[in-house]
Amino acid sequence: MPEGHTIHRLAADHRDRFLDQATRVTSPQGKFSDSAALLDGQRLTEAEAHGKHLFLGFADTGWVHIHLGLFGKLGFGTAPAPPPTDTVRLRLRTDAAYADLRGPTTCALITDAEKQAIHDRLGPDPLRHADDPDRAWHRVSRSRTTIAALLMDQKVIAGVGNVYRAEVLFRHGIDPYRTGRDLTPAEWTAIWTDLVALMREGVRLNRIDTVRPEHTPEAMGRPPRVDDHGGEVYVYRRAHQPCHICGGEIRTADLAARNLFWCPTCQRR
DNA sequence: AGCGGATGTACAG
DNA sequence: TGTACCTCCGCTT
Repeated sequence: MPEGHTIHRLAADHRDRFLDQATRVTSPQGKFSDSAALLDGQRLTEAEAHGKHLFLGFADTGWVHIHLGLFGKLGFGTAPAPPPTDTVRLRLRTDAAYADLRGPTTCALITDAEKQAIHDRLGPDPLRHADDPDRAWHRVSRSRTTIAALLMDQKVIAGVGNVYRAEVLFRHGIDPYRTGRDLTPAEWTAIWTDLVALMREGVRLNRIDTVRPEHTPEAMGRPPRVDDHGGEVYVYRRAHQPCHICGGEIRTADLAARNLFWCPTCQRR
């Protein structure tokens, strides 16, 4: 499920339901039981995201640090909460609502200092208003690594995943195999600015849509098509299908154990 | 029933 | 660079 937009949306969803509430905290599946016992009945005072990391602040006790990884999910519901299934790592619950966490890579109770250390090793996040794209450019512009790999490196830029990576490179006509130091400052600025807009829209709609109005199925008279993730895209998971713009075949390749998608005609070296 | 994948990361060597 | 981990879903038998 999760690229950065999902996690920022989840932070807001937690604030909506649990902020300033005394919250019941349990770990039906057991792996978080000790920490859940410490947190049970405490007040949620903050919910914050940086990239794909979610932090739930319980004023007196610490932060719950959650990373969904590839499979993790957070699901919300209204009270009464049903009996939890045995994969629920963490359940938050008030009289009105509940949230169930399953399959996360990380769910741990951490201190302020440990939280700060996580921020320190993450790059700027297009969804954090104060974050500075120049910090990312500093690394990108001196790197011989491909821009496709750099966009996925959370130390360089936080929150971009496989969908936004493929789509933002397509939208700017940038070949994924160009190196960081081969990009121009203008290209980087365009990528960052676009990610800010795309990811904000992602938070709002809770899905990734990247197709410009003039290229929508309605505008181009082609059959509607959304990806499994729910959004409309140019190249992601469209291997061997025709490019929406040039009609050429979308290519795919393995890059650092992830599937890369691009249009070799629209995205130039 | 059993498989292969999937919007991710960390660690070993 | 490869592998392990976490869960769910859709496809194949």
